[in-house]
This record gives sequence, structure tokens and C-alpha cells, in this order.
Amino acid sequence: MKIGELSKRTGVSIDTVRYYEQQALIPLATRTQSGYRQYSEDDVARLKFIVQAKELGFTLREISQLLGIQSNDCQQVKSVAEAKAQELEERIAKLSRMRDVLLEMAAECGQSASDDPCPILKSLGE
Amino acid sequence: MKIGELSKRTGVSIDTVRYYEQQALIPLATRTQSGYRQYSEDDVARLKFIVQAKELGFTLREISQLLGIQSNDCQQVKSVAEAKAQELEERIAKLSRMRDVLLEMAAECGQSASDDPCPILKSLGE
DNA sequence: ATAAACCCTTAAGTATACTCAAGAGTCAAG
DNA sequence: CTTGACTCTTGAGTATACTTAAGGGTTTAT
Repeated sequence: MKIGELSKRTGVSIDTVRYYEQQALIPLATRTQSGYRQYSEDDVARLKFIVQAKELGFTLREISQLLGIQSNDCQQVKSVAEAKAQELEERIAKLSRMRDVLLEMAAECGQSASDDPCPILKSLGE
Repeated sequence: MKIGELSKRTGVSIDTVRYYEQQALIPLATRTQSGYRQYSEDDVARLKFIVQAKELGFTLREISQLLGIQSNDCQQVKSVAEAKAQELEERIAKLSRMRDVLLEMAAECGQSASDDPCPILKSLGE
């Protein structure tokens, strides 16, 4: 398939696909004799993965590592994946704490008299 | 205290403090007669909060909302905080799924023969 | 009183991740 | 066979969040 179809099937714009190729997130596409890029189902899957990972806050550099573009060394990919899982664990813990803090903030806001200072700065920042 | 001390106590660079002021994340500092910015403990707390929120992936715009810089309307701050808590909830769920996916990936990588293709592209992207 | 350390402003530069524009070649339908 | 949709490349522009540079006052310690 050509780049337009790939774009429609993944929701990634044509320009962004070319950008990802330039950044080596996806391999250099094979070309038709006239120079058009040709893509396969594997490319669709790879792009969908990139989209997912991006939504989760991974940088392109991290995604590149995850995809292990430069190497087919499964063991290396494994250790990267495990390290990322660990990072996610920590991030989840942090986010959970932040969520609790926000809810506490909201509760305090609801209770204080309307002309009291907002309690946010008191309850946070330390 | 002056900007240098504020910087040291919060880990935020002097330039970044001035940038945050320019972006209205912190209020315009009062000045000495010679034009030096003067800060208080409240400013320290506010900056520490900004640092925490940033680590959790909030944008400066979102943090600005959280801090409710333009308004002392506690109820508005409350609703922003609750909305953010809800967003965090969803983000935590997504991150948890991603962590599971990564661990599954790692497990598969560990099992496949070393010359098999890496199973990542198969197990993801759909 | 003078040198080091600190502060000021304005403006430009950096990294990430796109996004758009210009100018030109290619392909499919009527 | 031509028109419109699609693709190509190169290069510049955008947004976010800083960071650095240039040039010049202020404070503090000796």
C-alpha cells in the first residue's frame, strides 16, 4: 500500500509518517520504480504501536528503543521492556499520589469559607 | 529572599523562575528599590508544587490552571482539581495496561528461540 | 573602593515532535 | 490525453519549555 492508505489506516498523517521514517522509527520503506513508498501490514502494526506508546507518554526516542529498530536482539528488547515496565510502575505510583493530593485539595476547597484563602498552597509544595 | 536563594531551595534555575513569572505561573514578584525580585515562603511552596506537577506530566498550562493564578475562586479550583483527578485515573489505567503489555512482551521474548523474529510486532499494534 | 558574586532586560537559540509550503513528478478515470 | 488526486523532496514554520548570550547595574566582603 502507499503512504496515503497507511496514513488513513493508522491515523498518522502522511507528513508524520515521513518524519518517523526520517527519525528511524520505521524502517526505510521500499520504493516503487517511480519512487513511491510501499508499505505492508507490519508497518501498519508498527505505526499503531507507536501511536499507543505515544498516548502513554513515551517519547519517540523511547519508542525507538522499544521497537528495537537497530537490532533484532530479542534479549535486549526484553530488558528494555522490563526497564520500561519498572518505570511505569513508579510513574503509576506517583500519579496515584498526585490523584489523592488533588482529591484532598478539592475536599478542602469545598469546606473552606468562600473568602478564606484557597488552601492549595498550604497543603502542597512540601 | 532573592531569586538565587529561591532557585537553590527549589531546584528551579534562575532563568526558569523568571520564565515562570513571565508565563504567569507565579505572580509578579515584588521588587527591591534596586529592582531585584523578592520572594517569600509561599513562592517556595508554589515552585515546589510546580516541580511536582511537572514530574507527573502536567503541562505548564495545566499547572497554571491548578494553581488558579488568575482567580481566588476556590470552587473553580476545586472543579479543576476534580477534573484532573479524573484524568489521572484514566491515565493510571492506561499506564497499567501498558505495563502489563510490556511484561507480556518481555515474557515472550524470553521464551522464543533466539533466531525467531521478535514477537513484539505480533503481540502489539492491534 | 574594588573585585567577586549576584541581579537585571531583551533577544536569540535549543530540543522535541511535528506541520506546512513550494515546486514538481506520477497515476487513474473519463 | 488531460485533469485531479496522489506522491516526492527540501526547507522553513509552530508550540512547548526552557537555556544562553550580551551588556550592564547592585551588593557584599575584604
